Amino acid sequence: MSYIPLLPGSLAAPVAERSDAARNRERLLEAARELIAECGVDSLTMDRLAGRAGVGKGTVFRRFGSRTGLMITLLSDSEAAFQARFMFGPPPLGPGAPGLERLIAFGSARIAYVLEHGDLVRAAESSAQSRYEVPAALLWQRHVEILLREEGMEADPLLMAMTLISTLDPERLLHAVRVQGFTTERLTSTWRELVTRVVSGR
Amino acid sequence: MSYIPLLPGSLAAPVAERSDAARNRERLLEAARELIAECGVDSLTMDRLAGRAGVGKGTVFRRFGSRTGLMITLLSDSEAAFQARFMFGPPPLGPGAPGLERLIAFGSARIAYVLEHGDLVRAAESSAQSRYEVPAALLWQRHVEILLREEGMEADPLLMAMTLISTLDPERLLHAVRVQGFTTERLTSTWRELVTRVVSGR
DNA sequence: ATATTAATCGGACCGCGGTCCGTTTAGCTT
DNA sequence: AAGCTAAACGGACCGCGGTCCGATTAATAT
Repeated sequence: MSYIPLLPGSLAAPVAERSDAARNRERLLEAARELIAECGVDSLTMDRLAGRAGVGKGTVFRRFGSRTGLMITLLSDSEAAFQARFMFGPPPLGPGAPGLERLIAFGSARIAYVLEHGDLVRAAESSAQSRYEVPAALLWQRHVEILLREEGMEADPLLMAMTLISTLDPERLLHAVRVQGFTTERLTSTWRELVTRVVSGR
Repeated sequence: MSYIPLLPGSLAAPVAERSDAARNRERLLEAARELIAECGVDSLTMDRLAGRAGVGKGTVFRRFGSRTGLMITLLSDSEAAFQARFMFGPPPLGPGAPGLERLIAFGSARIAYVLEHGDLVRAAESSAQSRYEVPAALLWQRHVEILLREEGMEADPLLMAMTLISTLDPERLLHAVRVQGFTTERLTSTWRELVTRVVSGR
């Protein structure tokens, strides 16, 4: 079973990787996880990472393209798991429940995901490019759009889906919880209220 | 006796400014507008600005605190005008119209404002700090919250207001129009649909 | 006028993400 | 085993936002 790739042309383009390249990629990912465990995501710099992994800085950028790309790679496993849950998993998140319940579950799950992975998600979405055009984002958008249609929304479900999803922006959620002190429950409730009214409103 | 100002060198700072400081601030703002007119917001760097204004780099940062602070200052006039419109101006944006209509008008006006000032607004909101804690953002939030209450929303109007406003994020709006090619009308319609359903929903 | 002082100034300096290009090397060919 | 070539390597280099601190200067007291 193969999922929609998280990075443009990475998993989908299985160009043979030279052995030293593969070895360095593993080294870098391991070193990155170590550094994050030790000092947190924010103090992970590309220089430090290169130093810890024993490779040159250029190698880091050739492997991951950018700091954002590295963060996306570090999250790709849990992101794939998240995708699997709402696409194939048990209801109400997965198929089998009514659209509205799935919408509510989707938001709750996303909020939990963002709070669990914290700064990592924020760093992975730190550019407009990575926020809106990464395959994962397009997948969520389609998912929410389909659920909206299923619930009978007629007017511009695509843009409404994008709008609803923008509400789950990691930066905003983390700020709400960590700086403003809102509880996860309140955020989840507001999402539930929002999608319920949007779906059954008018 | 000194206290922490709300904004670097802003309205709340009654401390008399030395004449050379005031002169340099004017020079810098003028130079900034020139550079933006010539090359766009994105290629305005703090070094170039200092060079054009004929001052040292340190002076730029003492005046405006950060690049974000400079952008906020550059926008402050039009931001004040925007605030005046929805607080004291004619309906439906200003007082006199029903809450829902004022909500719709608020979103439309904000979308127009963001698209008009483009990169400048984006640059002014480029940090979580400036996005959520700047006085202007708190004002919009209160405004929307009050309109929601006026329309009878009971459950958590504060958080619902913040959520709705997050939908008007400049980065998202600009990306939708400039990259994805959505029309202003579609964005405005979606906002209208959203707030209408939220207010009259359930 | 002169002295005092505190605000202001300016540019060297820092760490960051990201690029570039001469050097090295893995893996194939002969 | 030796040669070839394209890929991978690594670190010097760049421009950026932001900081720091000794030099300067405007405003005030004498």
